[in-house]
Amino acid sequence: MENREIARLLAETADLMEIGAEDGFRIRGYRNGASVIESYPERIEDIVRNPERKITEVPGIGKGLAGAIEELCSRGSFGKRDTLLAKYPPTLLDLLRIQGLGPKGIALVYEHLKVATIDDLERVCNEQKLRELPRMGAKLEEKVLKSIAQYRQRTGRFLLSFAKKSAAELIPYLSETGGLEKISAAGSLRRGKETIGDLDLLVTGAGAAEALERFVVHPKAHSVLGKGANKASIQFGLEGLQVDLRALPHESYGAAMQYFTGSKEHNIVIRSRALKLGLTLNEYGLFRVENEQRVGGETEEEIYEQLGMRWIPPELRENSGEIEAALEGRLPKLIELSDIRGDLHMHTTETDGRATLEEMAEAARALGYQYIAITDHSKALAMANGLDEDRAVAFAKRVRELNQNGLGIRIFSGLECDIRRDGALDLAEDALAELDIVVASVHSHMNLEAGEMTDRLMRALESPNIRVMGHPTGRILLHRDPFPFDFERVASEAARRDVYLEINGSPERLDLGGSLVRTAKGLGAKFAISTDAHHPKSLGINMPYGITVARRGWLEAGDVLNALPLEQFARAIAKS
DNA sequence: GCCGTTTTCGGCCCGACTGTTTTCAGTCG
Repeated sequence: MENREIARLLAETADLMEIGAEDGFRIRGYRNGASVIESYPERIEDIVRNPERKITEVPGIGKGLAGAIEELCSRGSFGKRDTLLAKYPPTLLDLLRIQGLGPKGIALVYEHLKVATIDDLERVCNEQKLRELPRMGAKLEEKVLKSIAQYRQRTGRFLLSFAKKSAAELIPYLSETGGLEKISAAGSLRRGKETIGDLDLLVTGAGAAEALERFVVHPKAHSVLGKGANKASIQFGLEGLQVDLRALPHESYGAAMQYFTGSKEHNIVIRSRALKLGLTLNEYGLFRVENEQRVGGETEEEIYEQLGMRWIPPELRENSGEIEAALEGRLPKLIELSDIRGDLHMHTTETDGRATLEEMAEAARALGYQYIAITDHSKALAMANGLDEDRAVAFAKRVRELNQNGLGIRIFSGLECDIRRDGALDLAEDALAELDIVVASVHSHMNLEAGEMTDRLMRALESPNIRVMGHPTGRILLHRDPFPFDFERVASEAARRDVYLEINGSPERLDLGGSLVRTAKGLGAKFAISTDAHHPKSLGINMPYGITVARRGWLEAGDVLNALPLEQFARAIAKS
């Protein structure tokens, strides 16, 4: 059993315990264990199977969890989980995704109204039965119904990171088939969309037919939706991501990549462009209309070239001006991962991070960065043990001293400072002035009216110390919508005040998203691409996602603060 | 549940809002 799966089952058990109103600290033990295992560098099952090792070596795993984990590895479940699942249907866990109902509320509706599914919950709200329960009322019914509607919109979509992991699992597996020439992912994954509906894989070579056979018997092929000579579809994993695999002749690879990468809107315009030139484009190749003679299709480059334009990077293929730009030879030189010189948003054990300042710095140095900023939370985030003025200033002093020691990387003292409800920053400005760089973010009161939220962000921008606005829309993908505010007004003001807008590369956020990045760039804004890492591993994992978003927003290296070399970066963030 | 020990029990991040109360529980972050 993989770490991710062990972690998922422990966290799920914690959720069920919460519905069962068990002891909060015990629940936290399970949650903490799950989170440790999820990001543990070694495979936990390997430790379990090794008689010379004990999993209680793993911090956060004691006798209790060790027993549960051993049972999980040997039979796929454990006693505590079985007991809970006998008491509560697993569909109750879906209800936790609905805002307004917590574990207590779920236990209540389950016991009194036999509500076990989202459909049940919707029904009792519509029948106005929820309000008959203690501490529940009409407003709650309204809130729950709204949240159910949002939940339905999201189902069937997956995080980009999830699709990427699935592809990274399937591609090596399929590659073990002999005789394959090429195998790649197309579709919205290749375009880097923030959420993915299904995964498209393409394969060429003599072994392609065998790859299709192998595909449908993958151990995680939950069900086979179809299988023919050239195409098969499966539902992958318990989450049910639909994956299509298409086998293609060698000479069609480029045409198929172009066709299946999309977007549909991009392809419609590309194909009509082809028709104007007396050509027709389909997934097999580019042909002359008059005599069906093949003029291209082995590579994408030759197809775009035949149509009189430069190859268009997949991230831009949304029919939002990229085709005109390609025809006129003014496609941007998009930023690349190798342009990044530092990372400006990360946490340490000082607040809610999992590693020390030194460990984060070492991981960043190993990535080849010249500099990082450590940005732990401010005191308003009490749950994260946020820093008050004294701790923030003491921390800045410590960073100054550390930099004397020849670490091989420059560390800037920073803070992720909360923006309070009224728009004031969480720490006094004179304390903030001691720090090298302040990222200011909203973490609370996200349900203000748009006008009030706009005022709040505009006021935060007035701070003389804010340098970056962190995850500017507050969204959590597939979970929480962006809070409403006048984005253009805030982005323009940020541009005017030289405050950089963050592209948060954490896969659950990707905030700003691609289209807002492009809007903001049009308004003159500049950007910081950061990871919000709470673990050394996330530094390397999250940055490519941030880069993908930036590319979807048409950014070049010159638009990005942390693409600057150290000296220029230091000047850019210096107080004027 | 875990952890540390002042070792086998006590502590473990907590403040604010909301809708429902009529003094506060549940939710959220």
